[in-house]
Amino acid sequence: MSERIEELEDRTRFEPPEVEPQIIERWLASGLFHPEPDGEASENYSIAIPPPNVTGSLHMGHALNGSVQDTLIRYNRMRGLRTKWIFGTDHAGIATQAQVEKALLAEGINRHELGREAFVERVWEWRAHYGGTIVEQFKRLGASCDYSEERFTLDEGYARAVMQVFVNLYEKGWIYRDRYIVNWDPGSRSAISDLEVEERRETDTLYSIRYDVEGGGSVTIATVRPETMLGDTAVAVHPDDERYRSLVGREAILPLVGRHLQIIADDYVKMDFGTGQLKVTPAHDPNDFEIGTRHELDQVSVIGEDGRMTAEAGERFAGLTVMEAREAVVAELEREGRIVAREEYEHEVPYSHRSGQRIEPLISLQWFMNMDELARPAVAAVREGRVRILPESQRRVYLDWMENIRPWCISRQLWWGHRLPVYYCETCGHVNVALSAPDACGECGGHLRQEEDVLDTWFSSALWPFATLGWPRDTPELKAFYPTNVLSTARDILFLWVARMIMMGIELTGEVPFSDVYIHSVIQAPDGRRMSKSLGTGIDPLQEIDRHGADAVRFGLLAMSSAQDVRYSAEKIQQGQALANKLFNAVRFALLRIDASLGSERAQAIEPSPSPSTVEDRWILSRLTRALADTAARIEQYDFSHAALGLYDFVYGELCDWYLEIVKQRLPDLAEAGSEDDGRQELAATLLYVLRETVAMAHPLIPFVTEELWRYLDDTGKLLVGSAYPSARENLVDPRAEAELARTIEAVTLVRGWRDSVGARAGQFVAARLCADGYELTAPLLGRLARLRLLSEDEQSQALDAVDTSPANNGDALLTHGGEASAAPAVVASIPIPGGTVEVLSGEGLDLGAAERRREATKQKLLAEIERVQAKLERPGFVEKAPAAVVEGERERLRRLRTEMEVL
RNA sequence: GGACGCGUAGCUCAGUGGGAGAGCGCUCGCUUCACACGCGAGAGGUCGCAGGUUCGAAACCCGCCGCGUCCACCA
Repeated sequence: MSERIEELEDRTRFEPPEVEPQIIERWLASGLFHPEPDGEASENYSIAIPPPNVTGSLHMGHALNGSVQDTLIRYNRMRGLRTKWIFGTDHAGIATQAQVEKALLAEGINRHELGREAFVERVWEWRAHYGGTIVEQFKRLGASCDYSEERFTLDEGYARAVMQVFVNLYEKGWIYRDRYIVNWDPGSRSAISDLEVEERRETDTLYSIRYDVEGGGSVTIATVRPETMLGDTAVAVHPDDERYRSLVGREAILPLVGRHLQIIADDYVKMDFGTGQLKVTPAHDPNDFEIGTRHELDQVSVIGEDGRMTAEAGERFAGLTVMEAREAVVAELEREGRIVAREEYEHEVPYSHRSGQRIEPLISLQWFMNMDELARPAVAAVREGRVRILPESQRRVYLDWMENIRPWCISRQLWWGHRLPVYYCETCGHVNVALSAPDACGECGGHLRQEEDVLDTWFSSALWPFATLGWPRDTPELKAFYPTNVLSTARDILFLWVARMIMMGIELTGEVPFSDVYIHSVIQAPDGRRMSKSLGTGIDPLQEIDRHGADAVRFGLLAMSSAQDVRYSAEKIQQGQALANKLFNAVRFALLRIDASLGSERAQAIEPSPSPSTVEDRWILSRLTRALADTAARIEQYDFSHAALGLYDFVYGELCDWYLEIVKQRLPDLAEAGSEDDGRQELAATLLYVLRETVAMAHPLIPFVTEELWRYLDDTGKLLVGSAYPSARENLVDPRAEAELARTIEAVTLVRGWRDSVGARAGQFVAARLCADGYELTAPLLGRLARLRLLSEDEQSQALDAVDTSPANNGDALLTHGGEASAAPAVVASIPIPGGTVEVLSGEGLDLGAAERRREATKQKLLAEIERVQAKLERPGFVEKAPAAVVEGERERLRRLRTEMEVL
């Protein structure tokens, strides 16, 4: 026995921790993850990874998306395409800055003491220290990214691309600066975009407050935020509201402040809500801001960027937090008797997705990007199918959002990020926008000061598929790998990222950045809640890899994923682990046997016959061929759960449970029978062929165990990751062999069931006679697998002659007491199988009474079934209207059921 | 308020017009010479409810109930 195969003797289990690190090393050393840029993108295959946060760590979302992408990448690489998985990390402005700030705070330093330059320096150090973590974690998953060209959204080249885009779009007039009401996040002390705001349902108190009207009378307004009244600059009613027509044009007096407020008419006001009178606070409510713009109202900012009341709120309130101010304002209004009512009120409250703090809408000078012109071609691309969004339902979501797109606030009051290439002249105030810092103002030659703000992280992410390949330079990488083939992600960043990549890709490169968008499940905690660190519901994929192996985690995640959100299923991971171990043992078993019998090297040299002499060999080749076709089709259709589960079914349900069980009997015999060399070679050749194809087919899904097995299955020393993906050979499909084995499998199962019910011991061979058609080729298999000692042909024909086949005896119960046929053994039981029966000839040690009870149950089931099929066939219209094939099928079924019934 | 999705075995989920399935769990039996992370056999389901279309509905249509997600400027 060869030494290499001998190693397998003691490895009765697949142990991921022992092999995964070495395999990763071999893959990385092979250079196969890095394709030389060559050819056109249309003939190559590429995916740009959603760049993980540079200081982040691998979570379930990464693990699933990594498994999805790696499956596609490995599949296409094995198909022989030049394949690149573009890899890198995102600087993740707010998230990273917050992390570093927190660490500094622990040292007792805040960033302002440090200053901008030193702070940014610290973030780079932080990145150098923690930036490698997630990269190593992707490797552990087996992700075959091109690590040799890792990109970072703040790298020099990348930054040039970002600046270029800003300047281009500024010159087009789409990027502009404006004082506008924004979502202010007091947590990160920055404006954030609409998409980074999440609404939470909360119950607050809705206060009704009476404002006096100049010259007599009053209005009553309702608010959940009494503190903002300090910034009121008008009261509004609906223009059609008869009740208040006379109020319009008069003035109300703002309590506590004394400011005179115009009473205006505006369509926005709902007549049927509350009193139909609305306080207008342009500086702290997006709707009121719009009203204010329409009516040219003053904007009084009473809440500052620090989340505290400003001086404009008045001496009594300045410096208080918003919540403190609310209490104080209510108390004062109460004292003045102006609170008319308070009631519980449930509504949506905006929170920052980033910091978790309540959003404070306020007016701020920010940079915006008008999206109208960018959106139009991006809508068309999806409408026309140049970008496919899968599943289909997400297409509508995309289109709805894109068709109602609003300007994007792109400036952030942070230090970590791409600083805007905007230079204000300190002399004339002219705004200079340029790729690199000009020496002096273009207008007056005055001294320049660069904008403090940085760009929203997603601005740079939007350029990811092409900026990573060298854009705006015309590089071979860009030519070879852009546009990419598919973008895989979860739903949550469809607008935040995917939509913006499509817009920017079309605008800047003239091409869509990818042709498919695959939106995968969000994995929820087992209890259905969101997986999150703060809830404590997160499950660490690395721990799962440690416990079960990377293959198990990949398989499990793919198997549980679908078009909708799914709960994390530990069982599916377990199933993956079982599969890896099963496959490992199947190969181990076969190789040890083959090697012992004729040496695996020799066996490998044998070309498998496309039409082997045994029916089980023809059967497994046929089933394998179907599995190959199904698996490839499912991967190409992004149907990963069925690809994974289908693989499992083939390996367990066909390869191991049946084929190996059948041929395991043949292997030791062959080892001894030197004269039957042909049969031995043929079996070894088929077995090896099937195992090699199966292992190769499974590689994209479970790369580690398959790569490990390839060492033993392939003598060339070539890595499986760089080998060819097996293709389905149609000439191996053999429907007759499939039918024969299907029948035999059913028969074996039925006999086993019978054996179980009569308490036959596992190893006990029961004497029997096969009285059924369709087992000409498989009778010996049936005997071995069902542990029947079948009479030889001679004995059988003798016995058949001897059996009384008269109708009187046929319909009788199971016990056919011999007597009339003394030459043949008595039949003690009949087991119905497809095409006939197995006649049991010895009841020794069997509890035939138990079998009788079982038979009764089966009979009842059969009767019910027969009745149903009969009713169906007799139903008016069925025979006339149903397709002929269906009718015939039902008739055939009825015949079969009746035959079975007769046997019983 | 709008949109989308889901409700199938104890649990997690497949199944989209013609015999209710898988994994796990449960019961029974097996150290059957690859695997006890194994093997064999079983039990378990008014397919959320109510109508409709159809010869035929878990599947298609309508309504209701329950759950979830996304979008949205009613104080």
